[in-house]
Amino acid sequence: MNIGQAAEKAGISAKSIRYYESVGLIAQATRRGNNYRDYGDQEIAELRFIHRARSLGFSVKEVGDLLALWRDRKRASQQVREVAKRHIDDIERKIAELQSMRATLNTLVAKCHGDDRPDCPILEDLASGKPHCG
Amino acid sequence: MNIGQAAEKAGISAKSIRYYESVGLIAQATRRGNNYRDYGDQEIAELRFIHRARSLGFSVKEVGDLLALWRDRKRASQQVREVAKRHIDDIERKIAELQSMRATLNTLVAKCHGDDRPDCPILEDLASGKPHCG
DNA sequence: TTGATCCTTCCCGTTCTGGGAAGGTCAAGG
DNA sequence: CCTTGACCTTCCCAGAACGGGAAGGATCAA
Repeated sequence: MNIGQAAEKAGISAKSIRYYESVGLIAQATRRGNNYRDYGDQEIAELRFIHRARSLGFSVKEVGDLLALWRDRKRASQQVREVAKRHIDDIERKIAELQSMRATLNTLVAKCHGDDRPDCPILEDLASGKPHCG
Repeated sequence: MNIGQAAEKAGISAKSIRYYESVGLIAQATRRGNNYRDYGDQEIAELRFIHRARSLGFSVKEVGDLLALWRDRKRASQQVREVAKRHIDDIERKIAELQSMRATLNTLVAKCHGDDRPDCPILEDLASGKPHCG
């Protein structure tokens, strides 16, 4: 199967597949006589795995770890769980940061009358140079 | 005032100040005889503004827009408010996406017993190739 | 044959810095 | 006066994860 078909089946772009190959996330694809990459069911399954893991926010590096665990029939599920839990922690930190920004911004937007006059509490706040989080 | 002092006062690195200058976010700093950049109160105020805006998640481009409005004594506060509201929308989209990821991951982690046995619902889910959001 | 649609490699651009090299400056101390 | 250390300058590389697009080869349908 050509890379284009594989990409469509896996839900990622051909560019990304080549990228994943180049950084060693997946093995070098076998080539056919015309030098085209060739993908079979196993490769498609890996690409789908990657697609799903990426869509859950795992970095390419983390996906590599998960793939290694997936390939290892003797892994301990604890290891997988740890990777996932660390990722959840990352996500929660990001959420908290974004929520904090949102709260501040909502407050500022609420204070700004938003008409054609120039005075603006939002700009005043920014100009005050308050540190946001430290 | 040297760039190092300015950086400390504004809460950003000297590297970043040079970068902001290079991309036109701030004007080229005046130079002293030794070719060192020189910063005064006005420049410090701008740098602080930038620091604060960046810490609220505005992109460098958006900070440029906000700086332009700040410098324009005849701006309409409505414009500032629009920039801020668009940014809040961005943030909310990101929060929603992260929350969705977190929910899925929490479900999976809860299903995984996390011991030394190899069977793992997390890997099974990833391998199933479910699309996450479309 | 021709055109359209694949595929290949290659390099550049994105965003926002951080790291570090090579070299100029300056202030203090021996 | 000389050295040492802490500044400053420019410049280039790195990262994360691709997308765009060029130049050229392969395949396929009419």
